[in-house]
Amino acid sequence: MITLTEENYIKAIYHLGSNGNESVNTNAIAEAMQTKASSVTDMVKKLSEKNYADYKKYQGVTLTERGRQVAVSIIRKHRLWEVFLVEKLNFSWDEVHEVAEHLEHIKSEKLINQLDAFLEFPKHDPHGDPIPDKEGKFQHIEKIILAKADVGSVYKCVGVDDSSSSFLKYLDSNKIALGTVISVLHKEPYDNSVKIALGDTAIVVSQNVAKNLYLKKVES
Amino acid sequence: MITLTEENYIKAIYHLGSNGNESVNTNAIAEAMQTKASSVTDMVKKLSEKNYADYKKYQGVTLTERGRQVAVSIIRKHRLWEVFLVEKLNFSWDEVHEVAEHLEHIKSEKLINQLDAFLEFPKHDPHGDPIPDKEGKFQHIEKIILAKADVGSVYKCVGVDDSSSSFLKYLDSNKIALGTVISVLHKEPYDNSVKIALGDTAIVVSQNVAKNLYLKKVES
DNA sequence: ATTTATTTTTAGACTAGTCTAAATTTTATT
DNA sequence: AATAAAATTTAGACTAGTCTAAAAATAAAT
Ligand SMILES: [Mn+2]
Ligand SMILES: [Mn+2]
Ligand SMILES: [Mn+2]
Ligand SMILES: [Mn+2]
Repeated sequence: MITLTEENYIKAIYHLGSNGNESVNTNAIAEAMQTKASSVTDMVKKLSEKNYADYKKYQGVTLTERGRQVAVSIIRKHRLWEVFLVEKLNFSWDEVHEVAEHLEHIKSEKLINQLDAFLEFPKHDPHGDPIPDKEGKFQHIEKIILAKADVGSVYKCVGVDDSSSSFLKYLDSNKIALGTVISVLHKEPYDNSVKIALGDTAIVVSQNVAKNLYLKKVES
Repeated sequence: MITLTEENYIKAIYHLGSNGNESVNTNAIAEAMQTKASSVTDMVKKLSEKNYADYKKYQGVTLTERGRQVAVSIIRKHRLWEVFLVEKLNFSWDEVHEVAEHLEHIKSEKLINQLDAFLEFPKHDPHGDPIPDKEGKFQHIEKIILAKADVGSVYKCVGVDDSSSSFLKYLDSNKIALGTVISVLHKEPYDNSVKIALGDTAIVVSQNVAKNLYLKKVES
């Protein structure tokens, strides 16, 4: 049996190692999980014994294929529940993460596949992140950050890199949501802020914002 | 903070003590929770320290008002999730209990109240058990067991006392569901079996079945 | 190439929850 | 009332997960 704690560690390792490819440091995991490095060492030893991860002392940890499958399954559940909360229970996109953090651990194949069907097989969660299908396949979307968008071009907002509540609320207050059309008017070299047009109003956003907003070019 | 394990013990004590009124034995809890009596003793001590229960050595345990509130809240969540699984995710009534056993521990006021609204404030779960409202108030229904029904009268099936998968599947295979109309044709004194009519077919059910099926008299 | 700083691991302790086996209390039976 | 049986509690041990403090290994700086 896999425990809830093991699942959370595996998910953290997956995310920290850019989707399970790179090796991850003890300290990075400790930071992400809000625990101490010594606790992480104990846990990665256990994950290694259970064949969810490969670990050699002082060398960091990587997920095995088995571990990667667990991670993807949890991410699938997390994102489907987020869609459910927004679409069916009227949660806003800044409220869903915490609850999904718990719902993702409910173990029932039938539950998650029926939920998927009930939601009509969504491809992305409320933050634009892709939802893997039953087989663990992601449908990737081409996207760039606003900071790298071309001045003069028109884009559609398709996701966020930072899904913290404060950032999402900032976007809400500036009428930026998934699907919002954005024209890039000007990039200020001094502070890397970006002037964008939303419908008929223009606003300036900081570099911080520009680095955390994903866009996709709109065909014209 | 209350733990998942504490919640499960509190719920068990509530159910065993006929909805939190009577004192409950250590052994009864151990049996219900599939643990050993010694584990129960440890836990009731802790529940008592945390003011969820009153406990005196060798005297059994009762819930405090605080403990009763916890129990009712978990039962509300359990039953609402059961309705969700049946109504929205096409689970059958014999499949929901196990999953609800886990979902009932998700802690989010907003989640459960929005779920309640989404389901249009159901008053009963798929087994006919009442769902307490936000304030913990139950809407009781008048019901009797088939074993005590009057020969010659017409009833509607409104619930089950045993919601084990095997009993529910038995009812399915005999076309008995919540809402099914049942006429009591004959009670056999020898083995306490009961002959009933369902539409145009008549069947005989054992005493076991007759004791676990709740009915409500149909006005004529 | 040493020394210093940082990262990581170990050692030992703690809590929650569980178990077995023994001791104690209560209840039932003679 | 004494004894036997059943229920309950205690004592001590174990696992999962965590922590602090100290030791060891790696990386950085002189
Ligand atoms: Mn989680
Ligand atoms: Mn998300
Ligand atoms: Mn439960
Ligand atoms: Mn039920």
